Amino acid sequence: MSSARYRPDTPDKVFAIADCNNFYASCERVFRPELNDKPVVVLSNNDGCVIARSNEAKAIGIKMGAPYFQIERFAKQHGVAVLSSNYALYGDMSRRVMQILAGFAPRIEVYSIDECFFDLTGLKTDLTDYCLKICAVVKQWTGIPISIGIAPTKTLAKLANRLAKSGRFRQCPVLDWHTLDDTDAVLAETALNDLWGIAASWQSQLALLQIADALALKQADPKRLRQHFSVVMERIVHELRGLSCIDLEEIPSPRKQILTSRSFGEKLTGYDDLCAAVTYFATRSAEKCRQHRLAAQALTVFVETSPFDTRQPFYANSATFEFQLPTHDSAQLQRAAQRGLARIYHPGLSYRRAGVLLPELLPDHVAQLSLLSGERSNRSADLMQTLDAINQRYGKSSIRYAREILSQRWRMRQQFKSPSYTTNIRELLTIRI
DNA sequence: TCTGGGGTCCTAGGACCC
DNA sequence: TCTGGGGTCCTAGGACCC
Repeated sequence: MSSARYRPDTPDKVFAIADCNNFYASCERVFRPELNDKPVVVLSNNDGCVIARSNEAKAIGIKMGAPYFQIERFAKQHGVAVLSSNYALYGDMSRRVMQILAGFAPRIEVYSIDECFFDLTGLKTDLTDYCLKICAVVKQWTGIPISIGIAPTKTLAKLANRLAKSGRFRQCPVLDWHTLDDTDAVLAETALNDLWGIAASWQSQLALLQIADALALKQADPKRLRQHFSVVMERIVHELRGLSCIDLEEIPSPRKQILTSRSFGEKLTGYDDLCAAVTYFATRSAEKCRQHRLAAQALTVFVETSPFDTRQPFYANSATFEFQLPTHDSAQLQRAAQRGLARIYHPGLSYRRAGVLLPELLPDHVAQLSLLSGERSNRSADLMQTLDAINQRYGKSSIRYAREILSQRWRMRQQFKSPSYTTNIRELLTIRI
């Protein structure tokens, strides 16, 4: 029984989660203070749809996930600042925030680019005051506003964080679940899909069981829900009751797969254009592999046309190669991707997206133990090390394979991208006096 | 014209083995 | 006439997260 992971007899735990407010929009504002108090949205890769909004943008009704072309006019009318996503900037700002949090709590789990769980169990101080101090320091040192939720389980901490942001109880970026007078009343007013782990499709299935809000879910029979759904739902019920089933994961488990894919800036029909794209994806995947000290046992390459295109039938296909020996050699992965593409490419179609997936990974030291790894593999390792060192020193893609640059037509649209202020010396912020 | 990218976990069902 | 049962492994698909 997998619910053995919760231990009701352990002393009460205290989880906190810090969440950066409107993270991508906030990062942009740090370097563009004139955007404070103005509506700001950040677009997905390829400037496709809205993936982050400032409070002002939310207030005028711009929805998460809205396709940009649908809101373009509206955004112009309302003076919305529109930005392409700038992951170099967000990743670096995230690292800074996490570093500060690590100074305040001995055990932290970086959960996503803008969220971090940490353990406050046993801390003998006022938890709200302590977390307010954390918020103040993060804001002062990075410019990023954060909110913190505190509770006996991760699920409740996520909810507390949400409530802190909503300002429903007090205008304060910190909310400690333990300080609420009537937590059941709060749960009764909480929609199911506001809970961590419950999305729309489960919400409607729960409704069929007469479970319509978070309190009803808390009071439902966990065993019965497990039969209807899975152990995941059973855990949520326990967590709502204050029994911690989901532990802090301080050490991230090794990656199980690596995916590099993109929608293209324009629809592609030519084989060479696609080949340049998948070659680049294979190279990037190989780099990620080496960065994580992993090696791939297989590679899948896939292409697809647009599901929104009414003029041609939707086509999606993939091809997979198994390697005799696990590898993270760029050239080898490229060859596999190119051979796979040749198998699934159909002339005459307009492709909108492609990608390379490494679905089975091994630690690279295991891979190196192979009896067959001899001189050839040493040369490959030396070459890759050299490539990585050059690109590290002189910037991404300073040195690349020729096939990658045969065509640039697949490159994403990034019409509104801000500079990489913190990660590229040539793009430092300039201040004129 | 224009709709993201990168992950994880769980389950069911089939293949296979003894 | 009557055709087992339990275990493991793998995969595809569906759900979730940010």
